[in-house]
Amino acid sequence: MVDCDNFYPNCEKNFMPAWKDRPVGVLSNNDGCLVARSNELKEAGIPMGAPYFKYREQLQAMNAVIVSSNYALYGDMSSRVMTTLGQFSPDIEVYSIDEAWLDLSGFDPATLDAYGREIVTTTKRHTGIPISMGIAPTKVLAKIANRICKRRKIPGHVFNLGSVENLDVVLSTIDVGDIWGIGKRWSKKLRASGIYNARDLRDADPERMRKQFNVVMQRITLELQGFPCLGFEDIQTKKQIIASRSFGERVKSLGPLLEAVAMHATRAGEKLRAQGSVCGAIQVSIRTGRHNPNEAYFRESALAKFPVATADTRRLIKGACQGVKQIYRKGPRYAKAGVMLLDISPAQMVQGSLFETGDSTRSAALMATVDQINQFHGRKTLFFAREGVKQAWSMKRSMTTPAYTTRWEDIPVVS
DNA sequence: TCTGGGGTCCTAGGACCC
DNA sequence: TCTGGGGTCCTAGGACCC
Repeated sequence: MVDCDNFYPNCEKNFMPAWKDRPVGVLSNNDGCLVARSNELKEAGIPMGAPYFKYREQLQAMNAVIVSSNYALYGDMSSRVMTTLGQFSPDIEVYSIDEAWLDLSGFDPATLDAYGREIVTTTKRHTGIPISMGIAPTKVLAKIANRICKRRKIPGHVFNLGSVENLDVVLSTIDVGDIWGIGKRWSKKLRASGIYNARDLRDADPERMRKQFNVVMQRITLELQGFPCLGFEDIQTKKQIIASRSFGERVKSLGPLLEAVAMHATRAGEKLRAQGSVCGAIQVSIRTGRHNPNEAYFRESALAKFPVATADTRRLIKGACQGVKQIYRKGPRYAKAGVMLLDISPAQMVQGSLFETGDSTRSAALMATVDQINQFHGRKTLFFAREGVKQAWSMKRSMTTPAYTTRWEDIPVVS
């Protein structure tokens, strides 16, 4: 299990040497929460997901650099890291923007630690991004190894659970809630039945865990015992595609909601076609803010089904707008809108209908053309009028950094 | 006043089929 | 008076992950 250290802050520090020794925090979309923190911020006790406005003064006092999120940069740096990692293993599963599984089975166990350290130094040299590695016979154990690697700040950034002498002691330092796959609810229930750490769970009876919880818990237990239950996965096609955003400011009227869901439907459609799929339905949702106790929470969603599965943005927009008109109520101050594409299947295998026509070849050609133009000349070179032109409701991002690696004008100059 | 945006898997229960 | 046995599909909700 390979995991980038403080990935977003390190992407930013990479291109801004002056920030090297300063605390760096990255905000969520709309500059709402802190979603990534450098070590200094973690050590200062700033929690993950902290609302920015509540911590602004403390952060200022620390002389912290706070930036809006720059996903163009993080996505590009991520693919550089993944490409480097891929050169070291016959099989790699990219698990998230900053994590990957490498298959090291068949390698000589005696050489694994050194090999791991080579992977770490090469990745750092090629990308500037520091990584940590946990090695073990199963995914759940490798996650634990990775955690220990970071917690103990192991020199070389590699921790191999296979070369540990006293595994029982190591496992008993891992709180049950820190095991991959066990969240708040389950850890509470586990503790109530006397299971407090990874060692306790490893020694539990898998059958009993299945009865008491479910098959997922049984698999975690077996993985802790060293029996692999989770294989390498190859997820290129999503089963659902979501596009949603909070508004820069609250929205009350129907017009902006229609523009917003049209834009989200357009983005979702791009993602859908990029993976060669069509969808059978689109769900739209709108909601108010969740945190104001003096304001009633309102949320509603609507589902539009397509008689024949589609990947045509015009149909997606139509479905989304119909849905919004159905559920819109006057009064609430809306904070967020979004769409979800469902019932996704391959574009080559569309079930026709006796009474309705599906996407024509002209439709497919049109969408492909729009996608190509936007890819080549930049996003929104062509857009749908329904998305609106001014988009006064769009999200706030007041502290953006340059797209250092993906926009010609932003490429840093070295002098 | 201001609090993100994506995803997955599993289970239970209802409705239906022969 | 007595009333079988074997399935599928769909949806909502819960739990988890980054």
